[in-house]
Amino acid sequence: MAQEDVHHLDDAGLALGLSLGSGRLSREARLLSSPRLLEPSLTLSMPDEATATATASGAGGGAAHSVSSLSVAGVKREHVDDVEGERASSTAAVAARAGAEDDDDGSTRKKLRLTKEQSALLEDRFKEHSALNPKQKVALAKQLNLRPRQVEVWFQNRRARTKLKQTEVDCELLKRHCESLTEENRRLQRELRALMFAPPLPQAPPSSAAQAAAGVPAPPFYMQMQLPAATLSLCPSCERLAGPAAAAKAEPDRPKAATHHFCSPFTHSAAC
DNA sequence: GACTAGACATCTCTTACATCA
DNA sequence: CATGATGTAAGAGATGTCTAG
Repeated sequence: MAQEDVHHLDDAGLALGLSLGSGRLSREARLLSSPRLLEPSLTLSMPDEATATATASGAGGGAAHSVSSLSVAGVKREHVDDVEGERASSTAAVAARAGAEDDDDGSTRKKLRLTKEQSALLEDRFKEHSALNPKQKVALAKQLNLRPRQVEVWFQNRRARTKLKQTEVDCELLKRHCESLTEENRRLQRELRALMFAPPLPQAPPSSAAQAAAGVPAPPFYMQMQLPAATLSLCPSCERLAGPAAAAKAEPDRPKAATHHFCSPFTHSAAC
């Protein structure tokens, strides 16, 4: 089915959806319980609307108009909506659209602003459920004197905003986690260096077997390795281990912070 | 039962417009 | 008043799911 057709049939489809079988409803049930649909965390701030509380003038005709739009073929959805809007939308919406109708070409689309009351009710419903089934959508649209498509779009955009907000929160949490891991990494490296550069014990350490027999724990893995500890130095910039080879390569007049090191076998990275 | 096309809902990206600093 | 930033309604395409054939 072409996208254009979907648009033409959309509102009508919503109305027709009321008579569809259980398949559609079960789908809605799944959507409502979907973990992807996040709980609302945003508060919409609508600008003051100099207007126009919704009136009942258009109420009652919404569904019928939606169905009637089925017969409008080859017309852009926007135009269909304009026709419907004359009767089915709030006075504010009608006023907004009336502006669009003034310039006949229809190439410019006027921005519709929902009233405070409409936004508030939509927000309330969103807090209850972040998705609506067709029945609820039509009912809410009727209640708000809006087209079902408008309610649908509002929920769509609202979900997108919620998701965006949640993504930002997640991103911030990850950032903090990353910072704490970096700090932990630095701390462990400092500990490691302290152990590696510690002065040798006055006596030769006992054998592992003797240690075990005496109840002394074996030295950590890294202390048993044959490391060229004496050749390592600390990169002043990133606090990583660096060697004389790297230091020799660096220009003598270059600030140390900019001459980065080769890294120890533990770090495996040349990047700071 | 597997497959396919159509219908539909939703998501994502984008655009256009309104509002405000 | 002009302008850029921001918020948001809506358009368009992509995608997933369900159903009927």
